[in-house]
Amino acid sequence: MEMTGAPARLRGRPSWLLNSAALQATRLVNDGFAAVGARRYHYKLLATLEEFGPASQADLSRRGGVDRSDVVAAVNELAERGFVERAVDPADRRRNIVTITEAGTRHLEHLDEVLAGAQDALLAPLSAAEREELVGMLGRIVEHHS
Amino acid sequence: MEMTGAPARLRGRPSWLLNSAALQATRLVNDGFAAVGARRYHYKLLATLEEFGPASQADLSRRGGVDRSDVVAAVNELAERGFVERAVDPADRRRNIVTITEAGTRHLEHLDEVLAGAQDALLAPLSAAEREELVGMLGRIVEHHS
DNA sequence: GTGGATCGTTGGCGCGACCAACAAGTGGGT
DNA sequence: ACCCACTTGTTGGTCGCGCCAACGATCCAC
Repeated sequence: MEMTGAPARLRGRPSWLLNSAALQATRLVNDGFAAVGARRYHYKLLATLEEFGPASQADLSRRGGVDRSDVVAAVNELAERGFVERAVDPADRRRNIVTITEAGTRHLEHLDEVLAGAQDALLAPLSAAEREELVGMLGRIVEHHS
Repeated sequence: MEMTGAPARLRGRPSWLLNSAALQATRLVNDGFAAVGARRYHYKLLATLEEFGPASQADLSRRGGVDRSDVVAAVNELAERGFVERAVDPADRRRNIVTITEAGTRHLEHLDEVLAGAQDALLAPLSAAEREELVGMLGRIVEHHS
């Protein structure tokens, strides 16, 4: 039952395991999102808006670690579907204040369910205690490099 | 340049942590590889060749989980720099038997050192015992989805 | 032989993570 | 009041990685 034909040099490397697991996670999440016409950037932006309230695109960029140019595209797509609204900031006419709509909030909740399902599928072979441990260790790694 | 406070919805999600950690790993590895003009596919192919001996491109594709078309490009690049040799299989003229050269072996060893350094930098905040645990859990996840 | 499979190769796709440049707008210093 | 430095949104790229479709050439079973 061993499909792990990968070279031994790779099989034990944390960076390779991390990439493989992340690729699997990405596949699960993307499949779920694609079924409702969404992608990861959409979730990131909607989640940021829902948590911190209306923000300019530059703020969204900084907060979410997304490039300004990529925010433009994602906001375009979200606005096109009515999940978000763009309005020029009267106090600073360079800025677009982006606001999540009710439909956007509902969409976000839907994406949350999809995402939760993906986590379960991803971590299936791990116990609840192990999942916590994994999250803790990954969190420390991520925080350390920031 | 950094997300000083990603949304809580994301911060705790295994899939997001996995992607963030993997991105960091990728950055570390790529930076090291780029310094010697290599990329990840190169290492994968060279490691496979060194461990299992000469193989056709289709074999390399299957063994390394790399698409046939991507093997073509990587073998081109490796052959151009003398790390690998292509020869038509006389027993089956469809096949190219790819062989690692001595220069290729040396290159691989160099890449191994680079890679080892990247692992250390990546896992800096984790103890030796924790690293083993992490590798174990990730391994189970990867194996489960294969 | 003929048909079906396999091999290398070309060319393409989409996503995510970037970067450079620009016009419009803002604010501080003088 | 003016200029300069900076920010913001936007356009238009680059690169790597993971894929997929199709083609001519070759091989193998029948």
